[in-house]
Amino acid sequence: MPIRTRFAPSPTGYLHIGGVRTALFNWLFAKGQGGQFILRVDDTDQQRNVEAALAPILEGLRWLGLDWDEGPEVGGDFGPYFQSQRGAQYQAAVDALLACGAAYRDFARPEEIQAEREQAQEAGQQFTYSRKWMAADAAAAAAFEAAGRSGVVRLKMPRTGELVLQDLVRGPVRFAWAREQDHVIQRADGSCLYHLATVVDDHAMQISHVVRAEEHLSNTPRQMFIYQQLGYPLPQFAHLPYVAEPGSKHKLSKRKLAKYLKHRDFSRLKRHGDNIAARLGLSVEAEVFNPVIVDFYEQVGYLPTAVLNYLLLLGWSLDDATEEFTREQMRQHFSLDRVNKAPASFDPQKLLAFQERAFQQLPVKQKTALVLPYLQRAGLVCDPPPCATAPYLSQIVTAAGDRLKVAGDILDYEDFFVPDEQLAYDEKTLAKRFQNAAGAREILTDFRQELGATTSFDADAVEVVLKSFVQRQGIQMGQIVHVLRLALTGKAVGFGIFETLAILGKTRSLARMDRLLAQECD
RNA sequence: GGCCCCUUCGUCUAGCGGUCUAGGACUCCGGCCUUUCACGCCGGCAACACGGGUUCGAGUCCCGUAGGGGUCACCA
Repeated sequence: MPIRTRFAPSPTGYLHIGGVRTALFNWLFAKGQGGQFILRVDDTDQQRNVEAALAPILEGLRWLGLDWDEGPEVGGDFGPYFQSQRGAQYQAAVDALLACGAAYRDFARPEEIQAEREQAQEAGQQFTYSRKWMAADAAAAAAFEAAGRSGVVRLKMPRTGELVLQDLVRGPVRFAWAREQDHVIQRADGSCLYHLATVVDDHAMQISHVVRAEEHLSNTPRQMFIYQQLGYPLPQFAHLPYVAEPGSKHKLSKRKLAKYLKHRDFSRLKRHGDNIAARLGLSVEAEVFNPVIVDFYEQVGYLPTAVLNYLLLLGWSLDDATEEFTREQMRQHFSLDRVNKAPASFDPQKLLAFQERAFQQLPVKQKTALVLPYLQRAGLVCDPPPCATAPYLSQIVTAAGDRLKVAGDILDYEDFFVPDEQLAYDEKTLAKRFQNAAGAREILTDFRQELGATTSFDADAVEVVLKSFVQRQGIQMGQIVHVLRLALTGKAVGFGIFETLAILGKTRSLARMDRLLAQECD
């Protein structure tokens, strides 16, 4: 039998990082064995706007390269892939369940059920529905309806015995049937609920392995009951531990961003992103720009493989040493039996470490291509870029070296793209290295003269000039380097000073030095 | 609270009875390199939740305890 897995998000408007991990494991498991990965939209409860709420999810998966063999936009032989369009199949399943006595029509009002529940709780007992409003046959149903009641369909769960679920991650898990409730599978208006829909669809789509988050573990018995009663063969189940918050074991949640920001590493991650977003004019609000949402990483300029590589190791490992995986290696080595049982905390620092390593390994040409859109979106480079941009940018990327950790980091070097007369100075640096630095003005003035007479202006040449200048003046390197960097970039930190001069070229370097020298000193 | 799951350095993890004075990675702390920053290099701190068994021998098996988490919907 072919391996078929699925990822079945409900259209919530964003792709949660934990959801990505679930999708990744499903994708790897199927692809590693030549199987298929199916994307299905669980929108039984969603009303309007499914398309808008689904778009970010599809985009996120595409960005990560988690392509689906069947599902929205690609079709397939087992569609439709939206639960909202599969009502007829659910109805047929409800009818079958009703016919075989595995389900019944129930006419209790919600408050009546609630009352029973509270009563049980007060008595310190487990709640088990009395089935008082269960319609035993059509006549009984008609009588309830005549009394103005409307009916739902409930599962008629067994009340004795035990069930053993053979979970691929957890091993055997035992449940007592008596603990299970008569869950509603169809509402009075005919719409069906998740537990029924997911079983019907997983069967119809021939899903062989249901790989999903641990929060579904306790749902599994009632789903297995439906499988059994409908005569469907059982798929294999694998319940993954969820992705936990940084520094705790709670489930990572988009809503708790404020809390996470108290965590040092997490707030660093967010600030790093915010700096980039701010320069792009993007909103940094939690609803749309949130490290719990995968879109955050795309916006900031992470590499999909780095994100995937990090997520792969969150709850799974190959051995005691291997950390770096190409996409192909992931597919080759992934296995469900090496998935951990305990939840794993999301660690922003480690994610960044994977990103750094991956980005470092990229050739300059590729980095340049990744970085360019950021400059364009920030309005620093035209679109399409002028011919001179490519070699210029390539010089900058080379000089930046490992300082570029994500593509958006290029915006730290925007000073190379602003007109000389608009260069902004960092205030503290201006005061420290120029206004309050004894002799700085004179040294810079002298060096400006020297540089003005230089013909060759590559990094090696200016290095020779500067070093001989320092020697002849009898000064320290530090006395010229800092004020010079301030003049050229407006900042205290940046590339090597020789590269900086070479990149800017003679004309612009001199112009920038003149501009600083024209500043008032007080 | 009931049910279910989980428990090795701060974090991710290796470990499937002796090779564990517990290994790797990230972070952190020192140091080196150096014109700043970043990178890089060298070194360091740091863990088997606890208590009972089983066994010649337990991080590894069993049972308890504690702690953590998930779930208890006409959400998915």
